[in-house]
Order: sequence, then C-alpha cells, then structure tokens
Amino acid sequence: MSNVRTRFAPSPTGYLHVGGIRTALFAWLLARQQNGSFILRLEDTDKAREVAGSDAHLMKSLRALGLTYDEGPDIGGPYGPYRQSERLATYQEWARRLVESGRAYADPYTPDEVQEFRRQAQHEHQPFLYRNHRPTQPPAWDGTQPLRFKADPKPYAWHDAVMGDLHTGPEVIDDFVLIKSDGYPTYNFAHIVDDAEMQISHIIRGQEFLASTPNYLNLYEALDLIPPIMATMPHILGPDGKKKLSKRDGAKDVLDYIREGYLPEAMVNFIASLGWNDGTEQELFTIDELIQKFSLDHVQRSGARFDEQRLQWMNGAHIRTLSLDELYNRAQGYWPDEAGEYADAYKQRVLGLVQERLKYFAELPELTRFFFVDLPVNPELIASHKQLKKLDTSTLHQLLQTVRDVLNESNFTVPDLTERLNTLLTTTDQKPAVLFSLIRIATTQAPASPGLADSLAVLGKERSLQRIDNQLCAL
RNA sequence: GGCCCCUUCGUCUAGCGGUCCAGGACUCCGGGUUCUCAGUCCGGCAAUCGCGGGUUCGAAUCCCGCAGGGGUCACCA
Repeated sequence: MSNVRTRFAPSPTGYLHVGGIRTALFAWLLARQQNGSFILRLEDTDKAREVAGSDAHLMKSLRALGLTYDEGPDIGGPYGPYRQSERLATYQEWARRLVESGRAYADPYTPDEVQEFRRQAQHEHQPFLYRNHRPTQPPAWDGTQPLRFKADPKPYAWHDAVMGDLHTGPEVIDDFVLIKSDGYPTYNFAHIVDDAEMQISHIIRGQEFLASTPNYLNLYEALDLIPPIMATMPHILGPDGKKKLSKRDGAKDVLDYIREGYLPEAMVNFIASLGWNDGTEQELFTIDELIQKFSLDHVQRSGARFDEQRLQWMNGAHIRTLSLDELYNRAQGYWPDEAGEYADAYKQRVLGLVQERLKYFAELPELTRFFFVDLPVNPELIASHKQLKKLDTSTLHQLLQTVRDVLNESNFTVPDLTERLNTLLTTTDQKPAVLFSLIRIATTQAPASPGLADSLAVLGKERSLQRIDNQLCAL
C-alpha cells in the first residue's frame, strides 16, 4: 500500500452522468495505479437538495462501472463515517478551534441584509466580498448564526497537477461560511476537514472549484494543514460544445448506458479518452492498460465534447474483442422475448453471427428476432428491392422453387450450403444480388441479416425450407 | 463588471524549437469483401495549429497583446 489516497465525493442529489463519473474514474485510476486507496465520501450537507435514494444509486453506478472503492459509507473503513451528515461533531470541533484562534466569527446579518450587500456589489459591477462588511464586534457564536471564516487576504501561487502553475491576487479571498445556520458545514469547510482527517493525498475535482481554491489555501493555512495535491479536471461539454455537460440539458445517467448494453470497460475507455491520452496513437485500452498508463500530466486542460457516436464505435470495438463465451454471459437479459425457449447452444450460435455488427446489447432483439420466430411474409421487402421488384411473380416463384429443390439436398452445414448456393448462381444464371436477396428475404423476412450461408445453417434445414414454402405460397 | 482557466481537422486528440506546408481516431464519401445491414481492408475529404505582434537561422511549440469561449463571485456542491 502506498500513501496515495484519492476520493470521490459526490453529493447525493441525483444520478451520475458521464461528466461526474470521469472525476471518479481518474481518482480511481490513480489510486489503483499507485497501489493506493480510493474512497467514496457522500457530501450530504444540503438537506434541501438531497434526493432520496440517490446515495444508493451513486454507489450502484460506481460498482456497475467497476470503480470499486476501498472505504465508503456502505462498507466502512478506518476513517469513517463516510457520510458527512454523520460527522457533524467533527466539523463543530474544528470550527471551535478556529473560533478560539480568532479565525472564525458569527455572521450577524440576516440573509436579506447579505443579499442587499450582494445586490449593491452587482450594481457597481464589483465582485461581492463579504469581508467588506465584516462586523467589528461580531456576537458570540451560538450555533444559530452562520459561522464565517476570518480570511487573511493575500496573493497565492500554487501548482495544479493538471493546470500547471496558477496564481491569483488577494482580491479573491473572502470570508466564506464554514457552518450554516442549520448546523451543517458548507462544502468549503467540510471537504477540507474530511480530506485532512481521511489522509487524502490527491484532490481530483472539476473546474468549477478552481476559483475558490485560493480560499481553501487560506483556510489550510489557518488550520495549519498542508494541502493535498490538487488536480483540476476540465469540463466535459454537452453536444452543443458550449456549456458543461449537465443533467438539465439531458445528460444521461451512466446506468442508462449500462442498461442499454454498453460494456463497463468501453464506457471507462471512452470516458478516459475525453481529456486523457497516453501520448501515442492508441485509442482502445483495457482497464488494466488504463491503470498502468494513466497519468495526470497527460490530462487535457481544455474541455471535451461528449460524442455519443464515438462511444458507440468504441463499445462495438470492445464487443468484438470478447470471446463468444464471455459475450454470451454479458448479453444475458437482452435477448428478444421469443428467444426464451431456445437452448444456450443455439443462442450462442446466433450471437456469434451478430457479434461483429453489435454496437450495444439493446440492439440484439431487432438483429436476431427472426432466428427465434417465423415472421409473417412481408411483400414490401421484395416490392422495394431494387432488383427483385423488376421481376414478375412467376419468375420469382420459379427461381425460389429451384432453390428449394437444391437446398432440400443439402445437409445445411456452412461449407455445403456455400457450395450449393454458388452452384445455383451458375445454374440459374442469376446475379447474387437477385438470387441471394430472394433467399435471404424468404428465410429471414428481415431487412438485414448476417451472411446467407451462416444464417441458413443456424436456422436449420426444416425451418429454412418451411420459410421458403411460406414465401412460395405468398408469391 | 472583477478574478481565473481554456483555444490544433465538424468531433476526440498527437505534438512539448527543426524529423509538421501538422499524425491518429470518430463521422462523412468512394472502392474491395460473389445478397442485405454491420464489420473489416484499401483510398479520400477535412485544421496555413483563434488573431496580431515579437524572440530565433528556424515556432503549432517560447514571450507580449487582442479576440472568442468557459468557470466563478451562495448559509450549492
């Protein structure tokens, strides 16, 4: 075990989308690579915004992607509890220390009064700074007022593992709230206390916290703490490429992707590739490769747009690397209803035929339904076929009857079928586009299917001939 | 408005002073794979590296301005 300890610290206010999960992923990769620990901490200090059940949903999402944590609310650990609402006494104690050292004071204003200060600042096109209104004789803190940090404004220069060297002037330092009037700590205070108590070595978080980092540095000083390594991730942008990806604008729950049959390793590969690369031309990575090759200093500083098309491609590519057994296991639950009765061996053969064209498992029913159920003859398939529609019915009938007679002699193995189909091409003097299309339509009644000989072999002789007979009757 | 961050093909990106009139991938377009859809293989379109100045023999790469985009300025995280 190294002393690398990273954490993912979401607030339970809803589901996790691709943007949120990436912060978790990078923290997880770093911990795994350095043989460290990855901690899940729930930041549930805002009762108003909390969404019931979202804590469980969050944990489920992490597990679904394989981002297992070593310490967390549901599994405990040496620095628990890992739910901030259960750590109130700790924050009180640290707050008390700041009060005693004169670095925290009770906020005497009403919310309306503070709001008025803010409006005034906005009116003057100035940034709002509470410390401009810092009371000279604040009342004793009795817990009913917000407790504010007494900041020590000064310039800061610090290093960010992703963004590089950063610096700001004293004008950004302010007296922010440590403890709210309801007794809960703010994020600004709680995360610093917890990261210290939990021995966190690297803070990996989104860009929205960049502006408040100098304030955190000021608080670290007041608490006599050494700040962890900071790594600021750029935002993932929505499809429009402007705003950061957000639930409001329809960002999908990562669990929805899993439900649609995206592979966890493909999701992880894709999410990692938004803003990270290993400096080579490699695009596809296994989880182990990501753990091995990940590095914060190869993380992009600019935002990346979420492109679902690329995700589909990547998922398909991962699907194609799976062994048939493995693929079969993963595809459980995605079969069309009609497949229920069929034997594993049959379904596995079907799966083998569609493996190279699957993009995600939810496509399985439309791709394979005809292997399990006899679809009604669809005249549209011939009527809309560019070659077949030119032929008259009796020609088609005659052609298909010939096919039926020949296939009746076949043992329906792929080599034998291939051989006979090829011979039919010459004996009927038809182009593949005509002959094979006709057979394919007759035997599948589907607009698309895997290769003809393969499909026929899997369907079997009896069923194939029966379907040809059905087509003959309909002609 | 103040402060901060960002800026290479439509998109994800490689690039860290010369090997780049910029490479890969997705998408798109053509062709092969004796039918379809997909996959796969081959080929193609596509960024004068946001703009303008410098530094240098030489800049996508360093410096300075400018512009555009984003973030932040909550008793939300």
